Amino acid sequence: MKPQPLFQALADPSRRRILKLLQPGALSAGELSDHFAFSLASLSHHLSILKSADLICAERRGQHIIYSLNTSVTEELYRLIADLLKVTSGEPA
Amino acid sequence: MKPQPLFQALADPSRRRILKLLQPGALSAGELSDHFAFSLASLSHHLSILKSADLICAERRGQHIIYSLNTSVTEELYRLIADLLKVTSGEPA
DNA sequence: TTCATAGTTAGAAGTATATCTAAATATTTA
DNA sequence: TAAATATTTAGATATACTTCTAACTATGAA
Repeated sequence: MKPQPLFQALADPSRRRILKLLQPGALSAGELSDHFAFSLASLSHHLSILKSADLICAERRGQHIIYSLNTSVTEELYRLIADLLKVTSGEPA
Repeated sequence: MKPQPLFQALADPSRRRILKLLQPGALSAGELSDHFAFSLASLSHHLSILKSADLICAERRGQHIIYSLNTSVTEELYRLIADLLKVTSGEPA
């Protein structure tokens, strides 16, 4: 997992809101779009950023593409944050 | 703790590197500056962003201002991430 | 095959961010 | 007080990001 795309992806409030919306279950781009004022094209752009950061998965189901949280990345994200903010106090790594 | 300034602050690789550099202990702006190619003014700008996000503390000591990690924010950050990425699966909050 | 629906991609415009140099502020020393 | 050191602030520039509209691709139905 690369830190930069991950932190970058989380830096936008709309993208964090997308993650929240996906918590109860997978949704299509169209369903997600109902919750935002911007265009479907902009949403699609946000989704591609979240996908590149491995925060979500995409799966085509007929005409729709449904998006779901990639929860496996959560653990790794915890570790990243811990590594970033822990105090080493001179102990060896 | 406001999520937006926090995630925004973490989105820049130089700022994350500053956090790493402060892990073994507090450093002055000048000492931090030795580790970066950009100017001291730019470093100062990054420090002010980290400070606004409550990720670091500043304390004047004579001519120097020394910066240290604000580790108390770590716990809150964990919770934020957990809240963001957990799967609710229809359970009540 | 043609039409309709769902979503992505391309290119442009406006805003925000990172960086620079130069000037300003604060503290210590002479 | 004046000079030196440490850091911040101001204003400018270049790059990156978010968003838009329009055009394109893919799937399903007529």
